[in-house]
Amino acid sequence: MTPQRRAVAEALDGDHVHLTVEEVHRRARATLPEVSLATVYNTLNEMVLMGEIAEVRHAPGPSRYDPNVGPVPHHHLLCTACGALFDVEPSGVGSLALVGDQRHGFDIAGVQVVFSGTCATCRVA
Amino acid sequence: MTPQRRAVAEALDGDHVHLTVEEVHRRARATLPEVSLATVYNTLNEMVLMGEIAEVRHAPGPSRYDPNVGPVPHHHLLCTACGALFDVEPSGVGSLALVGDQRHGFDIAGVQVVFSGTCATCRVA
DNA sequence: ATATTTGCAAAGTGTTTGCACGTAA
DNA sequence: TTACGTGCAAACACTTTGCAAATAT
Repeated sequence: MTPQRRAVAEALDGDHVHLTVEEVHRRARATLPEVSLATVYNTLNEMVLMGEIAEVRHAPGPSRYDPNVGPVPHHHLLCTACGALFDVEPSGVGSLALVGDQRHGFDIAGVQVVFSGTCATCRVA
Repeated sequence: MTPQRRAVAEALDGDHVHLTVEEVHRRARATLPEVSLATVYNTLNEMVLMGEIAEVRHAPGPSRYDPNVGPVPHHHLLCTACGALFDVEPSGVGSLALVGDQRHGFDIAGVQVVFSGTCATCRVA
């Protein structure tokens, strides 16, 4: 555990956070000014592999990183106008089991639901 | 309507197809050898804006294009090992309405479910 | 004739990597 | 000391764009 990794981990603190690499970099530099962008990329990739965070790629543009990876997976609500991303509690979504030939022979590990639409701010504008 | 656009549209023919730009380009060239990659990108972007096809970005790597955009939206099943993408009929998935504060003030236009796991081929390997 | 589309190449964005240096164990 | 992490810059992958020539209407 190096100071750089600690700074990256701290930058991802909080719930309902979906930061881009650049945003993580900026926050990490607030703690440790000389963290490089490459180290942020490397560290985020390792954290994804370790299952500590999730990489989110619903829209064009850079990946976002979501530290909310508890045993109860949540879903997302994406504004297609401004790219804003909100969390949706799984309780709001019905059962999602996949049965029979719909499984296509897969060993299913997870499911992600993405609602899309226009957020209140963009609807007014 | 130009020959180039016709070649791109033909390349996207078929159900359960999720082609990358390169794949569309290759297929389009089988019909019209001098279609440029830039024209394929331009045409695909226009078709997405017109709602004729959907852009699919579930995994790292290039976008995929899905011509199956009828009134009944379908969902996807992604192999995280090899990237293979299958269609899932919406009948296999329960109700997905989002109510109350879960809506975060959105005007919801659509919902996409992505199941992920390991396909039969990758599980054996 | 006019506006649009094409193709090329260059530029733009997002991400990874090679390598010399530095640091943790 | 020995392997691993860091930072830089260069390379890479994917996509968009400026512009002149060609084409559709």
